[in-house]
Amino acid sequence: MPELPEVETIRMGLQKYLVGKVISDAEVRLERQLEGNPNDILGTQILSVGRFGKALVIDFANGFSLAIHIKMTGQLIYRGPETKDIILSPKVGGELPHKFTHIIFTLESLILNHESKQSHLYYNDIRQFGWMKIVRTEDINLLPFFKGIGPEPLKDLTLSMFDKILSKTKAPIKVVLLDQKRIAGIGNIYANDALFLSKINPKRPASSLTKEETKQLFDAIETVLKKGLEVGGASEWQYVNAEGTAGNYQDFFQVYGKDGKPCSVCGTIIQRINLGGRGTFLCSSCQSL
DNA sequence: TGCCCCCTGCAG
DNA sequence: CTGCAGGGGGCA
Repeated sequence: MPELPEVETIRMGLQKYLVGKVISDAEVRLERQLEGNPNDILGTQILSVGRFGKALVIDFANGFSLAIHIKMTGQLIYRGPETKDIILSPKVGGELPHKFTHIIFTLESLILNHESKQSHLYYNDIRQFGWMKIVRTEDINLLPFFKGIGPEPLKDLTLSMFDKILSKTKAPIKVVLLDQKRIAGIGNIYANDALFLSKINPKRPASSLTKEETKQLFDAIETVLKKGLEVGGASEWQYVNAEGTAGNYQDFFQVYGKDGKPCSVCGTIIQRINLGGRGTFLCSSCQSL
């Protein structure tokens, strides 16, 4: 599942390839996935690619923005003169476009007195949960996702803010970590592994964590997110970066998806339970209540 | 605060 | 062949 490290990896790729280019055409094959008028972002230069939690925002010179959330199975893959040698693995979809390609942007370079160099940005999404919305840049914060989005780790979330957030609720700590309105960017993979690293049971009421545990969890969150970024994200599912290449964080999973396997620390069999409707993995020995 | 729903692949 | 997983918005 794309979380902060995965979406940030995509953002860096898009920033590299898209800034300065102009979208000349938008082919929307699945109307449901794009809200707003594509004409609003055609023929205007791309200024920047930003990220807020797990969402991306592309700003255009004419004052419009394209907000994108790829949810679980979305992919944003750039194909152009700079990337022509990179071949997509069949595991992640193979030749583009294909039946799960729902939106295709055609881009032009703005290099004067050169032949126009065309490139494409493909949006693939097997489960179609993702979305794109075109709005005026000043209205981004009015979109439901951005309205009331919480602070994010590695950016503006401080230990004292984290402590305050946890103290306010008795909800299970893992449910709190996954709530984007409280803290932005953490998803199921990194939440499970951060709780394991800090030896905290996912069911613990958030407000019951001691100062020491809160600090350990805060540090563990930074550790797993940084590691995720370092190795290009986790490609357990459909995730690939903007070039269509998989990440390697799945090789570092501690408990996520490891149910039935021994804990790397103590050998106890990792359990899978359900918390807040989400699969939750833990070592009942290392993370006792 | 909690449940349902969007959709598809895949586990059972 | 059935039923479930899963991010997060919307509604009860």
